[in-house]
Amino acid sequence: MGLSSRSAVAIHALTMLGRWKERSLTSAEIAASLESNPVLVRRILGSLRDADLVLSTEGRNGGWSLARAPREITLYDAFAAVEAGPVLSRHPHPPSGECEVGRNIQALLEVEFRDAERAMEARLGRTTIAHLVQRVLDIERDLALPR
Amino acid sequence: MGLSSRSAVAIHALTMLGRWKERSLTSAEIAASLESNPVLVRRILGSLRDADLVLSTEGRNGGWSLARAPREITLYDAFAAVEAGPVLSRHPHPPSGECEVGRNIQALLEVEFRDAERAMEARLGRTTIAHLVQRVLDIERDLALPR
DNA sequence: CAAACCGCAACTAGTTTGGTTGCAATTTGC
DNA sequence: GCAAATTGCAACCAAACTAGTTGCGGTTTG
Repeated sequence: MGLSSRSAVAIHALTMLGRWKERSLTSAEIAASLESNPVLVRRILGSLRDADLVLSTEGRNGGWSLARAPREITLYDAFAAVEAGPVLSRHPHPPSGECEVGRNIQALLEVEFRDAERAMEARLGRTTIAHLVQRVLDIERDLALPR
Repeated sequence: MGLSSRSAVAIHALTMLGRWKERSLTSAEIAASLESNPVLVRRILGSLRDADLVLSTEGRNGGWSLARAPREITLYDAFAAVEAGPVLSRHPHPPSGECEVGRNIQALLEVEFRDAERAMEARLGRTTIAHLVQRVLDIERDLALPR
């Protein structure tokens, strides 16, 4: 698995905050759902707060909530907030300028890789937290039906 | 930078093999262009050979060449040959089944992430080694012009 | 004032990455 | 037939990154 799982954790947390947006959730509650650890969750929520996607309040009864409506937060927003650097990594160091291919390939590859990354990001940008919350509610409702 | 730079190295090597497809290149020649190391290059070319993109011959005058025409090899082919596993990584371990979000998010996220990865791969699949070789030749020709 | 929170730094174990070393096997020119 | 030029492959290595943990200080509130 390529990148870190921070995006998955961030989207999971945002979906919880969207699902229970009438109250605030603690990092411990979110960590319980992730079978993880409150500190880890706070690290990621911290990045989301830096990106103005969530708000935190300190002290007793503190916790986390969405900074905007769930339909105004896309999976790309979450991804961009927690994942640093390009997805496809470039040459470890610049190639040789002596070689006809070496001295041109970096710029050519940059265009291709950036376009490919943008295609992925565009797809992530088409789904919002509201979509995921709705799908969770739909599945849970169907399960609750008698038959 | 997220993934490894193996894709960049693989595409660089394939472009060299396409540029000089009348002869075979040694791992040392390719390593020189990458300012890297023949063993590292052979490791990556080995994966490309496993994917039937290149051929190697042993012994004196041995080396590497393309197994198909440059226009029949896409950047996605190179990417798929050397990069293992998904680009966007999933939950580090399954979330809690106790939580309404936890027990549904994995499947929902899987769909989103797979679609996003496919969008990226589709974009990589639209450029071939022949395209890159042609662009290298075009740039070099322009540079050679008097004015 | 104590309990329930967040914030943050330091630390750990495990994995991955890019790179290196050493050596065996293969082919070929002389 | 032998030496040189190659690939093939395993064993390392240091640095970086990942997920997770511990410890502690600061803030809010019942």
